[in-house]
Amino acid sequence: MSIMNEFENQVRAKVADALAVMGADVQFVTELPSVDTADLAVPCFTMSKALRKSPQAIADELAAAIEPSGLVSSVSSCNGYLNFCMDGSALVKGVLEDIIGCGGCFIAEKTGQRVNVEHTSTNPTGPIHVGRARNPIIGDTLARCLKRCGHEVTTEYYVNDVGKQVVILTWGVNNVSDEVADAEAEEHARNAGHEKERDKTDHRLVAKYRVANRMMESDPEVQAQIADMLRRFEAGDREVIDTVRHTAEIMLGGLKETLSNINVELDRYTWESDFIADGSARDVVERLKGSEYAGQTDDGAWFVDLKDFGIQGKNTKFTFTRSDGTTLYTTRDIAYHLNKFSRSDRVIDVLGEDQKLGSKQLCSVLEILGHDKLPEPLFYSFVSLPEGKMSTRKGVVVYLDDLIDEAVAHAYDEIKSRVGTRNSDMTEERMREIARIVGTGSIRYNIVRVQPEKQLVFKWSEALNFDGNSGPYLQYVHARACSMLRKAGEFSRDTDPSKLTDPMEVNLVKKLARYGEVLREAGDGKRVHMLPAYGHELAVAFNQFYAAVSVLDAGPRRDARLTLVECTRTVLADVLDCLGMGAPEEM
RNA sequence: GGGCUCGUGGCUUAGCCAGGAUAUAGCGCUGGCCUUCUAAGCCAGACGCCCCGGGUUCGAAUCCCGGCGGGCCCGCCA
Repeated sequence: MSIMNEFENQVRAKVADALAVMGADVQFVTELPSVDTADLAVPCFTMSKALRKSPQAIADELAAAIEPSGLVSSVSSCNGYLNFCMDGSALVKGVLEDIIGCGGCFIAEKTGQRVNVEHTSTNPTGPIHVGRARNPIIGDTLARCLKRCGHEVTTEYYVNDVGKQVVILTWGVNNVSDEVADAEAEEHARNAGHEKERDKTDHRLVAKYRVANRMMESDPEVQAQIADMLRRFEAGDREVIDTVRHTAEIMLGGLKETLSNINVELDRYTWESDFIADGSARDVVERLKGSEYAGQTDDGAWFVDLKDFGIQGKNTKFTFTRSDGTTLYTTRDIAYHLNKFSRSDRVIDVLGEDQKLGSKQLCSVLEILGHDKLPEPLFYSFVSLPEGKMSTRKGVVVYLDDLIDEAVAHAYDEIKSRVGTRNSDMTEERMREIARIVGTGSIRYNIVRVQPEKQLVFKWSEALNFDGNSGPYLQYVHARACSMLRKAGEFSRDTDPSKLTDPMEVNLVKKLARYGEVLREAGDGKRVHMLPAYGHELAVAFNQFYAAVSVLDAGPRRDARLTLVECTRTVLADVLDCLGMGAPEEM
């Protein structure tokens, strides 16, 4: 919001002038005060030494020397801080007109920067479970924030259709009978406490994958067949490669369905096998062989030594070919990153914390290849269960599909329990529709709310909490505002600040004023968890306003208050959209 | 063993990167508020050696060093 920048500029100019008059050549910073008696503060502690005066004395002197004018309505000093208040009228009018002016579109001026956000990229060997659910949610939210920062954003999923795991899956899909798979699925469902396994592509396929894994362990013949497939795959056998890719595509179809249910759609899918097929992984090998850091083991495997790149211990040797000369996952990943950089200015990888070393090694290799631009990794810790780490194999797992179902069912119960009391008579279809919006929204909010690097233990009671700092709390405020605007009918917008003087109104406007800054921090700063925190603050401010003043029967203030409600709704709708959550008009 | 990371009321969490004013919020707990715009709400209250020990600084939850505890990583796997 430009009005806030203007205010800050005026404060800086006033402080700089006053310091010049005092003959003091010192630097100063402005900060948002932690007290609510000021809108902007200049701490005077750092100037203390140079000016040989106490911080409080400096603040006093500056406060006396500065005359309020323009957007600055008052200057004071307290505890070594120079405090500035912003003219409430200008603030209210400026913020509301900014919001009305942008028409609900908060996209900043185009930067022309192409930003690639790779996220999710889970191996297409089984359904997405909650342990990895942070990835699509963080990635998608980040992409939405970056778009609002004015960048050209592409989201991308790297599909690992190469290697032993997908080959085993493929063998299973082609050799395990439906009957055997059904029995396996049934038992698995029973162990997980469900009546039956859901009829969804990825869940059906993973049953065959589990059976194939077991058969491979116990049956040497199966093991030999899979080893043979893998050999043919490595040798570039078109038929095997195509079959594996086809299987991965089918599995991916199921994963896309899950992602779509939490409102995640990716712009692009890039297949790992393409980097073998187009020779670019091979090019990487040839270029690295020529590097001064390259070497070969006795068996003939190639590596680069990264000990000069801040990588310590026994991890310094980064292998990029097997002894038979074939490429490794990491080799292909290098080719993939070169590919991404050829079509983007900035590359962001949303990765699990287990990728930290790999990501660092990747960056070092890109440096060796003469690349100055490096990918920006965004790491998150895995979600675990109270009983420990999630493991599909051990059945210690909560699938994202199950969480979605539970959340939607819980939301439906909540809605149904209100029919006839809080909300008007909703049709069954409408209740289902809103339950989906609220349930899936609560999942996204709940996951993106905490810092990615913090480890998270999944608890149903928290995942299904719809009160307080939750997604539904924000959506509820949106629905409330919509309901008021609906009841108000036609009204003419009024941004006259003399009609919006209640402390709750001014407080709400101040929250609205911060949205632009929050988007920059969440997007360019890659700190997506700022967004739900801001949304919650905004929603609280609205609820307090709602409880303190009446809107629809506010007489001469009615239109101004309705305008404030409308502006809050507009910003909140955008916050919700940025979080990938729906903004229900009733609930 | 080495590297990386997290540690804030009973539980969850913001603030830490860019050190400063009474440490943010939610759940839970205690009490109050629906004849009025959606009570998924609002108000009030109780609950904190900011893991421990040093250091830097006028000032440390925040920076540095050393512990302790949890997580992750250390494949010619992907």
